[in-house]
Amino acid sequence: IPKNTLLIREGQVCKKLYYVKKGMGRSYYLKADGKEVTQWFFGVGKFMTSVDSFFQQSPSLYYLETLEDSIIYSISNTQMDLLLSKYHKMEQIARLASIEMLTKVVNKLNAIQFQTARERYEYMLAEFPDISYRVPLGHIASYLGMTQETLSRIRKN
Amino acid sequence: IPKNTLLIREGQVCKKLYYVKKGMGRSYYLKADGKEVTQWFFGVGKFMTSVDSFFQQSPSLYYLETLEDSIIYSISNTQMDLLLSKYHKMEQIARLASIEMLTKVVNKLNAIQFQTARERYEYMLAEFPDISYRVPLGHIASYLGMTQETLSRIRKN
DNA sequence: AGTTTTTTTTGATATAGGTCAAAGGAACTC
DNA sequence: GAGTTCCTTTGACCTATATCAAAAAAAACT
Repeated sequence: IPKNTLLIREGQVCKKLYYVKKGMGRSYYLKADGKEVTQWFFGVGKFMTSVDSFFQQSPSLYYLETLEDSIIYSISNTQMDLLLSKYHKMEQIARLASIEMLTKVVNKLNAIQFQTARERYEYMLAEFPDISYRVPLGHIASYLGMTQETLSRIRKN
Repeated sequence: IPKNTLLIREGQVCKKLYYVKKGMGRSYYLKADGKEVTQWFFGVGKFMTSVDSFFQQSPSLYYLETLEDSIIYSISNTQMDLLLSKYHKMEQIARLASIEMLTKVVNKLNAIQFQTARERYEYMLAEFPDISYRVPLGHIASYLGMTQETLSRIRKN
């Protein structure tokens, strides 16, 4: 899938769980004023989907796109339900993957909630060292809850 | 379990998953300057644990405490592993519960990341209507990533 | 290689919310 | 029911980061 391809738009029901074999993706949403807010980055070896939409089959709040030319595997929610109900072991893997994701989101929440802009950037470098220099600065800034001007000033030092 | 009882301290490995039958709990951590930051509230019918610690059996970053006299059920991680490996259906329930929690944390993250203090308080009222008036204001303020003075001023209006 | 588009940097100014300090209230304790 | 202790409110002032605007740099096309 080429760079900058939308996999899901806001409002669509996300039918697939994606796996990033190569490349990179991100999820984002639009604020009321139209600005994009990056919600998450998905690097090599990660599962990527619109969590709210895929698991509840409800309209997605997020967009999902590739940020680089990528190789993406996918499975539909019905295929996955079949797989998980057929194999207990797969159900377990899915549970563990969910918990791993949960742990990461909790970590990010803590970083965002009570740290300065500079500390949040350091968290980013630690959590996504590979991503930090591959995507536009504005995407990272919104992911970290700051403006790109602020991030640019932080990077200068 | 009486009010204000610590179930887990920072540094301990959390051996149990708790279920709140009655009452309420919260998880929190201490910032470098010693201030408490509420990480999550657990109301009636919710599972409560130190996510990072319980699922990875690593030292907990968080404290877990009751905020009211409560009835709490618990299961040890070894018992739970047995249960989940014995019954596929239980494994599935655990997966779905994890995803539900993941969805909620993602929602909170979005609320915290790009909303004003007032909007965050409104999110709190929507997500935890029952809790908002039962716990000290300082706990809610830190949960929402603001000071208690700010929350007090917001509430006045 | 030159033109357009996108991204990043820089500067000036504004503001939401933090910090500090102190005064009121509520809620336990003996 | 007076004395602690804890919790909430209020006021004055300050700072980190946002906003706005424009220049500079880099990347993407033709």
